[in-house]
Amino acid sequence: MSTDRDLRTLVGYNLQRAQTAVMTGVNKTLKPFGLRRATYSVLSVVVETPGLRQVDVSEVLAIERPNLVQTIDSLEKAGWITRSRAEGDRRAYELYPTEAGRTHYAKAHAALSAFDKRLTAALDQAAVWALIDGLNAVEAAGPSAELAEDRRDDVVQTT
Amino acid sequence: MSTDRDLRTLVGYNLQRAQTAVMTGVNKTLKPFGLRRATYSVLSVVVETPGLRQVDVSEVLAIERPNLVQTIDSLEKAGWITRSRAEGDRRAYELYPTEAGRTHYAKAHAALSAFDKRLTAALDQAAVWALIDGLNAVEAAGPSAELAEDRRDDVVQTT
DNA sequence: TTTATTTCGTTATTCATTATAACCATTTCC
DNA sequence: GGAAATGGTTATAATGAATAACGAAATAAA
Repeated sequence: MSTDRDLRTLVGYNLQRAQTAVMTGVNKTLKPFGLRRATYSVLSVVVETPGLRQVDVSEVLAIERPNLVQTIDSLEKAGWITRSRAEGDRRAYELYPTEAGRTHYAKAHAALSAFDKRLTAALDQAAVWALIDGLNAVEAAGPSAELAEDRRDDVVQTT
Repeated sequence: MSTDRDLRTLVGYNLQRAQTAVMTGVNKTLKPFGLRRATYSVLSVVVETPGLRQVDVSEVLAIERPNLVQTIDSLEKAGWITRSRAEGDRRAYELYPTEAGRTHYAKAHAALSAFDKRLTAALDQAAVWALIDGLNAVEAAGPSAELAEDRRDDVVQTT
């Protein structure tokens, strides 16, 4: 009987498996709206904070700036957001949602929230909070856990 | 002040963010061992269950069979596992760890477990269990949550 | 026993995501 | 005033994952 019992002891492995299972559903949910995970996220933060800049989006969503270009291009082309040159800084654009963008986002958000709720249907509210808190803690710990690893690299390599 | 507050209400978004943050560390941890996430996982299940077949690995790890080929190739080439033709079925191989493979796996496992522990250093044991249980519940719910979505597609499209 | 279907592993290919280098125009810092 | 940093972009590469199709072999059905 083959198992992945050893792997299941790792938070990272469970995370990877859950992420893979969920992203399929996320993309299926967003597809009828002409959206994908990244475009939905960008639309969401622009609707939430009209006027923010690409560098702000990059920071908030942890997406590299070059990778935002086409994502924002497609939202602009669809008529859901606009790029306006920033006052006081001709390098930057301010991103605003259009009315159509707000409406579209509201619909997509409803569908995605419903899907998200079905993901956690088997959990009570306390368990959902524990899951989210745990995810946030792990996300926050990621970089510093790596840092320790960099020091371990030296040990491994000299061993 | 730009935020992703709306997105943070979604388990899926928190999952994605945590996964991205963690996988960087996982790959950095495994790199000195000449391993990546997929090769480590395959080595792990082969060490745990000597003799299993590629189709078994595919099922256990939820990796498509064509994508396993090069992963197993590299483990074999490194001398950590072997492919042996299965008795009674000349189509199939049985995968076995070598002694070097077992040793290498033990070392990589120790490093990855240490990294994983640092990920959850800020959580008590109950919170870690809640996180893992939540991840497993969400992973399990993924496919059926999609199914409901397929039915919703019809609704969305006729609306 | 023969034929049809399914299975196991593979090759080929495509697509999406993510990272990095380098560039230009502009702003900020010294 | 010159150097450094910034905001956005183009180009490119690597990785992970999905699918179609194939051949050999096993299993199922007639």
